[in-house]
This record gives sequence, C-alpha cells and structure tokens, in this order.
Amino acid sequence: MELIKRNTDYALRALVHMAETANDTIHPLGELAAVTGAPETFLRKVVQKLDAAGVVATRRGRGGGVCFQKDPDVITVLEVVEAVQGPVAINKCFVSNRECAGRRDCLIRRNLGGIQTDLTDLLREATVGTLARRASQA
Amino acid sequence: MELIKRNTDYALRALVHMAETANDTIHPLGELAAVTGAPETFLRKVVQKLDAAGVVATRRGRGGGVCFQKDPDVITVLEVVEAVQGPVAINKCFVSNRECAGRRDCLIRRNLGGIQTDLTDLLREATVGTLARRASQA
DNA sequence: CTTTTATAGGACTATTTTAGTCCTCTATTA
DNA sequence: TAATAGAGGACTAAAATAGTCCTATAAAAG
Repeated sequence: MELIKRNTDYALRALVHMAETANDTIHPLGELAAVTGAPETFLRKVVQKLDAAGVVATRRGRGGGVCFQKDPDVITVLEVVEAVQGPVAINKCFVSNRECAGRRDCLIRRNLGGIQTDLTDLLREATVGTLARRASQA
Repeated sequence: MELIKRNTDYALRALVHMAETANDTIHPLGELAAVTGAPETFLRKVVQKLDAAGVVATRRGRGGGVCFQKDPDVITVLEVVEAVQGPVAINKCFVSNRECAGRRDCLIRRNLGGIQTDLTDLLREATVGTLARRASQA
C-alpha cells in the first residue's frame, strides 16, 4: 500500500521545483512535465485540482502557465495529498462513514481514530517550502 | 486512499474477536466469517497469510480452526497489516526502491523518510490485545 | 482580427490493485 | 471410511488509478 499515489508524487515534485524559483514565476505545464517526468496531459489534471484547492493559480494563453497562489511555506503535504488524491483515511470508517456509518460499536472506528489523527498531523507538519529547502541542500 | 484495506480490516476484527476468548480456543473459519462479515472463502486467504506470518496457527479436520500462535499483546497492528496487505510505504520510493532505485537526489525519498518511520511507529504501538481490551469496555 | 500559444474540461481507454469465487487436494477424527 | 475443516492454486469481478484525446476558451503578439 502506498500512501502517496503517482498523481500526488507528480504534484509534490512540481511544487518543489516551483518553490526553487521566485514565487511569482509562471511555469508552463511543459516545463513541469519535463521536470517531474509526468505525461503533460495527466499533469494538467493534477494542476487543475491544485488550482481548485487554491494552492496554485493558472493563466491561459501566451506566457501562461502555473504559479503559486499562496506561500510555499504554508502549503502542507496533507493539503497537497487531499487536493490531488482526496481524503486520507486509515480505513473506510473514516471516509464519509460509508462503511460503519459511525456506529458506536465499530471496532476500527473506536480504536484507530488516534492513529488517523496522528497520521494527518504528520502530513501537516511538512510544507512545500521546507521540502524545497531540504532538497536544495545537495 | 485507505491505509487499511478490507482484508486487513477482516483480519483485525477476527483477531480481536479471538482475543476476547481464552488464547488457546480454536475458532473455525465459519465462526470468524460470521463475526467479521467476510465471505468465508476470502477470509480463509487472509487467515493463511496470518498463519504464514506466525500470527495464528491453523488445524485441519474435525474440531479444527484458527488459534493464536503468539500472545495478542505482542501482535502489533503493523504486523497484521504487513502480513495481510504487504509492506506499508509512504510512496513507491519506499517499496523495494523500484521507482527511485535509491537515487540520492530523489526528492521524496530524502524528505519523506521521517514520515515513513513515524507512520510505522504509530502502527507498531497498537496491539491486538490493547484493541480487544478497549473494544470490550462498552 | 486572426494566428499562435497555453490551459479548461469532459469523455474515453488502459492498467493495476483489490475483492471474491471455485475446484480439487490433504489432514483430522469420530 | 465418512464427515468435517483447512490448503492452495486458478480463475473472475469490480474498483481504483493512470493516462489519452478531443473540442473549447483565454490571452497576447503580430
């Protein structure tokens, strides 16, 4: 099981690449696709989700592309994962209650809630900004 | 994304059920299937993996079934997840190096290793024994 | 005002993973 | 030796993930 799927992996690599230049630089998709190794059409879908989540902004037409919509230092890994993949859950009980419907007697729900919280906290501690700084220390 | 898939969910529910009786009680698969809501043939596969991992032992023939091979208090959730689903990884980089092949310059590998470690630690802290005790305090 | 460049967005397909079934075989014990 | 219970492999089904394609729209340059 992999927590971070390919789409989020592409997103993180693209965002860290962007964080290595001035924050208002506009990066065309072609550039991001080259840097991340993602197919450009696929990366576009990923970027659209980051846009919808308010992480990046996009511009069409000549000179268009992708730039940050907020400071990389306040963009958490959790935020990116959730924007691109959807909610992070330890199991079905924590995804819209569709499995256990919040039943009081649900074993998993009652016992693993703490792990769920700790996991999301972990993902909230890392930001795109910190990743970029650590990445640039060769 | 769900960290705990259905097979592991079944496994945990079955193990906690078993932990609520004497440790050497033999539970036929039919009983475990009824308690967990899993199809019996599917649950058998799950039990086989727990057996291979040394978590439970099985007996064939009349009066046969499944019992603990070690104390529920030393069976960690991580152990169950890994036995049933395979390795827990934050992303491809941490599954047999097949994506980044351990490259020094792999962004994800260098930066998210800490989260990987913290996550497995979380899953190691909970045991079947503690889950069972918390489940029985209605 | 039209050509060029670049993203938007939806429908579609392919691949992989997860879930579950089925059938034959072997072990156990009454 | 009949009945019961798991072993193990081949197979199918369903769902999630990954990726493609086509048409439309926006922006800027000429």
